[in-house]
Amino acid sequence: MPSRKAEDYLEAILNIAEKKGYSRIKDIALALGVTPSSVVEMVKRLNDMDFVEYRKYDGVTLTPEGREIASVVKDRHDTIRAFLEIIKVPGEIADKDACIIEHELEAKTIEQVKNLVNFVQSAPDYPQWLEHFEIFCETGVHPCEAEKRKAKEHRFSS
Amino acid sequence: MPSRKAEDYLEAILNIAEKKGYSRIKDIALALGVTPSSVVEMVKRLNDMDFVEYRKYDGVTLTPEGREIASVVKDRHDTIRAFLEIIKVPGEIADKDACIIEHELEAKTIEQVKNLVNFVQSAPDYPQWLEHFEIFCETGVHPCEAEKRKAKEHRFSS
DNA sequence: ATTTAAATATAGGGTACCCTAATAATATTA
DNA sequence: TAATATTATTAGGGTACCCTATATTTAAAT
Repeated sequence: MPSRKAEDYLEAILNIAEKKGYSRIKDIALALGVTPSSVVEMVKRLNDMDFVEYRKYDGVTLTPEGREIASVVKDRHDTIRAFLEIIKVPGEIADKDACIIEHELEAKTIEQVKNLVNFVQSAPDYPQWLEHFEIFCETGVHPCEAEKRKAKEHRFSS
Repeated sequence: MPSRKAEDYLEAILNIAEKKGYSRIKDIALALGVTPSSVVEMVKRLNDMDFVEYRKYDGVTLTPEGREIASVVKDRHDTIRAFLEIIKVPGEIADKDACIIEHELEAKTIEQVKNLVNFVQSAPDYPQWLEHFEIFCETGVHPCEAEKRKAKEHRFSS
């Protein structure tokens, strides 16, 4: 099993390769906010673990196992990000926090988050509860509850 | 700022103290699944950071700052756990995963998760969407969608 | 009160990750 | 092609966290 950090590297390598066709040390360093020397160190470890193939002064490529892990992580990331956006976390924060959450969660947890995301996205129309949720975020009151209260008031005052 | 791990220790110390009135090294070790010597090491660091007061061979107590951090972490933990249970993640997994997620998330993210939890809990009756969500988890089909489809079929067959 | 048991502390070591500074290889461009 | 700039690598060091094995101190039991 690769560590949290190792997963971060694999994911970054995948993302870069998808855009540019290949991954170089400095791109990985930039993506992860670390120095090139740190990247070289980790890439060597990943090479020993057979998650990447690394030849000096030449780029880094994912092995099938490395690619598998990277894409699982990426999928988790996208799922979590989608969920965070559904609950109205601003995009930039959602992305950053997805990076943090995406590691080491149990499969079951991810599955349920994924279920929630799919559930909301497959709702026939914009689901009503989401509308209510937004109102709740702003007012702190559940619209259904508010309506009930109003009805009661009306009863007393008439 | 305390590290992830430091937060774990502070939270554990708070939990133990709430139950037993005081925290001893071995209880912390047991709670976190590490050896007593690791606890001593960390507790010394926490003492230097003024998050706990530690005297050799005597217990460990939280300082006001340490208590503040511990209870913020605990609150986050409870919120995340509640959320995970709402989306039908089994209790034990929910608890374990809450431990992982509870660190380093942006305030906004936690706020929105908290909003979601409060929203669901303050719904006047057991909210319908949750019922629908459960059906979706089992069948992969949104009940509203299924109903629509049935109606259409009916139209054609009659 | 002494012995034994339990808890705690220290010493010493290991891994994962990160850094800076110095060197080596590759690309660029004059 | 030689000089320069870019990129990559190595060397050396640091911190956080964990461990085992060995003291040391406190608590319990005889």
